[in-house]
Amino acid sequence: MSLSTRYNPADIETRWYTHWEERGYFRSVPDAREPFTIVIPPPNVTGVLHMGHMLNNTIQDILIRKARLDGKNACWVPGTDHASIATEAKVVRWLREEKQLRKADLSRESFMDYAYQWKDKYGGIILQQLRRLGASCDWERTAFTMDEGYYRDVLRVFVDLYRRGKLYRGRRMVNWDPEARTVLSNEEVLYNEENAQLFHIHYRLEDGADGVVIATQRPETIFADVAVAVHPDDPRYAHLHGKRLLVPLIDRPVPVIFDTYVDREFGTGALKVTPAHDPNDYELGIKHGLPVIDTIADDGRINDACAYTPIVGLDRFEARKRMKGILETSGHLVKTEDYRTNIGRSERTNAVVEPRLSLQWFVNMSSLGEPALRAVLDEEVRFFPPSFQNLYRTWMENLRDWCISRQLWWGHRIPAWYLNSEPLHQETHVFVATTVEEALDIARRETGNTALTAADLRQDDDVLDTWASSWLWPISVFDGFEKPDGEFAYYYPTSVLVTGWDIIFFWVARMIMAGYEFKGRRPFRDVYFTGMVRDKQRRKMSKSLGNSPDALQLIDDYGADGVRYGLMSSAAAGNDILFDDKLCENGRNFCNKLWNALRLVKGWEVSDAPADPDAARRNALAARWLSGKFQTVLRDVEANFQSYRLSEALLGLYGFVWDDFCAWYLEMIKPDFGAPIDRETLETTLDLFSGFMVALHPFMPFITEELWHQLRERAPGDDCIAQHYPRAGETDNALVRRVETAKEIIAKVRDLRNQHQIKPKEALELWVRRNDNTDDLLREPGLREIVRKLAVLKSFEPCTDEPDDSRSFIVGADQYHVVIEREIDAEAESLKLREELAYQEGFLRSVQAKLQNERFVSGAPAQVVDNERKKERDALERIAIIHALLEKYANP
RNA sequence: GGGCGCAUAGCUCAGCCGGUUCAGAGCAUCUGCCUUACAAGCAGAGGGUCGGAGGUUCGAAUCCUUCUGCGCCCACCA
Repeated sequence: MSLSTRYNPADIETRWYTHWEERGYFRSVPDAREPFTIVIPPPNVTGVLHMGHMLNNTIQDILIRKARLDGKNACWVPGTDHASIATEAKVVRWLREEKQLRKADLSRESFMDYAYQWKDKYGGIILQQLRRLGASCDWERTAFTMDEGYYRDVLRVFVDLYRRGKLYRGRRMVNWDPEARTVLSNEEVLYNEENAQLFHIHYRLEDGADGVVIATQRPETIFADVAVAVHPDDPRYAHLHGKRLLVPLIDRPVPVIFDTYVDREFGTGALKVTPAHDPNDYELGIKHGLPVIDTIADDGRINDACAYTPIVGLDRFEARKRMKGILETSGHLVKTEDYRTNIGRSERTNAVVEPRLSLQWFVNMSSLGEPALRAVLDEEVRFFPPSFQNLYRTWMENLRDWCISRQLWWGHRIPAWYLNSEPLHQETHVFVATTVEEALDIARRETGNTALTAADLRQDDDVLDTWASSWLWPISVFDGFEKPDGEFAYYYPTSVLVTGWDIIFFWVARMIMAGYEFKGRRPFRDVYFTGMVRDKQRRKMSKSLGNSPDALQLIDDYGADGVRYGLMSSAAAGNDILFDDKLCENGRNFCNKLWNALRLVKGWEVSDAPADPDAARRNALAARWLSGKFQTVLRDVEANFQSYRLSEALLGLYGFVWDDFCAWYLEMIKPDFGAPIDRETLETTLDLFSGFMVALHPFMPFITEELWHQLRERAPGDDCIAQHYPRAGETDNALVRRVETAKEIIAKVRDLRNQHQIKPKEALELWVRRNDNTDDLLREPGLREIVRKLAVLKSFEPCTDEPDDSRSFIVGADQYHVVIEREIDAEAESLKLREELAYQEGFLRSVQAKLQNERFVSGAPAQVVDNERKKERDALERIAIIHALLEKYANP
């Protein structure tokens, strides 16, 4: 035998991937077939393959390959996301570490040059890596969110929203990342409970009298205070009406204001109001007409507006530390207490987010949310699992305006222009258009100054939030804005989106909004949410924790099919998966099992002479049984695909191939050692085997393609990837049941061998005493031969009396006897029988209790009642048999 | 503070519009096998009163109530 006993995936996988690509199987162009479309969740252009990608893309590939085998025009669009802030952070670090350059010292143009250099060098590695996994993307469609056409679409949408009044520029309290020096959306801020200190600080009254003690976390911001707030009904502070307090150290007077917003229970019941540095204070400030003093710069340092010079220029945390000492010395600090509070940090830089008043661009979400919410509630867009509807709904019902500007360079520069003559960062004239020429026209019209030239305008410095481009992904990759009647009309809406539930708000919700807002239609029919991949301690796998295995190493170790199996075998939709190499090991072992099944069937001598009648009957029955089981499995597979229960589908096929095919069928038809197999049986087996390969192909594409070709000589183009998925036919259930009974008999005989330490090769006699009510198994041609072969029997015949020296077992309601010429331990046998009797009697009682219940007999469906009657008959029969056997042991 | 979800074998989970194949799968464990496809394997076996309590029903892992213990999302009281 020339084939190795181990399956070696390495060379096979690259060979077949190249073959598929060369033959153009991944390519899709519109034709008469029904389309099946998936757009990849575009990974960060500078990303590398991690476990989450592997899971996600394996699922997409399974769905795409299944659709392709089902005869659909399967189109999987790959691509990458420019990932504005994440990529810019990487580029900045790279410049600092490799080129000793600081972003601040570079012009926008040269920074972008470097960024593109970086992108050309490291970008798209992940797309290469996806090939190793077997991803059957249409690579000719590879898209990038900053491609020329995509860029154009993003600007077009910006202008469109602006003109329709759904986009505005405004000064708002925003989340500021002082490290990246950009605004963040609410979704980019992650809150976690952390240790903090509450400072109790004494504010004197203007007239020198004892004032109040306020509690604050941020003593460094007291110089931005513009008021102190108390509850109007708080008797402790009633005397403060009309009074002013002095900000410590600088003695600037601030009014006392009264507002029910203040919680009397918290701290001292008195609150310093700092509108520039706290969103709630900002609201209070507006309500009470207070001024704003902004003492923190965009980098998180105390700025010149702070009237207390000793802390100017310090970082806010350094300033806080300093303030503690200063206030202690000055006698203003009453006490500090430790407490736990939620601190918001930037998702990307982990910097503590600074609430900051800033002029930004916002999308008004009120009209976008409505249709997108309804689509999901009405299941026009279906979620798998559906429970994510809840999460989606709570978010969509509480939409707030979306801040889409970012103070970054890497991204889509905002298509808005301002007059050079007007100050920066002020709410001035703005001209929104996709090109500067157009903006100039608008500027001339609106200002009435026809002498304006492009030189009088300057473009907005900011770029757009990454998600303000990726929300157009399903539309833009098919050029749906430029050519709505082209490919877009064929491929859109896409069939299914496969993504992690962690970006349901960032991306999924916004794509649905964009779909309805710009195209009036859903972007996808279904959304399959994957879980997070976690380690055994349930921690999310991440690079920073270092708990994520190297994806490519995993493929090297277990083969792509092995890894795919490992991920899929425990990945129900929406459920997190606890990843363990063991899972991949199972997958690798399964590959090896398939490989060895191939070695077996390819190793037989073939005979053109017909098989002897016993073998012919046996093999024919085996094939009918196996193919019946296969039909059942296929029906389950179809149902599971319909509801995206992919792991169930895979496990069903796995069990079928391993147990039914390898453990039972191949053993049934396996010729005696050295003997040839008849051609008919072999051909049937090769056909069945080939069919399983097609059925398994979506899950394990490489090995199935390899075996498909090893099983038979195939004409060029006759590849597994391009077959028709087997359609489930009828199953002969009665026949399948008989063979299942035969398997039970075989297992019982094997058990007796185990118990009595009888060598596997020692042939035994088996006798059956049938109950009149039961199915006559021996009537089924071939069944007796199957039992004789697998149980290794000399004979298998009916009898009326029990033979000597026999051990007995019961299957159904029939009694079986195996002749074993060894001394019987009557005591032990009796004990076992009495245990069995007790169980059967208990079972009988429960069945009879039901049958004697009038309401059960009249209330339950006839089928259920009949079944209980059958159970009762069988139990009575079994009990009778056990009694007879006990009798025998008692009176030998 | 508001909301959602989960609890089934030692571990990870499936089953959950009630009744046949309802107590399952994989891994782990135990026993025996290097049996000429495969030790990455083969043949067997043990293991759970389906978190607790109550209710609905002829019948509950499955539906309802409640308790307990976890997890997550949203909000953000200085």
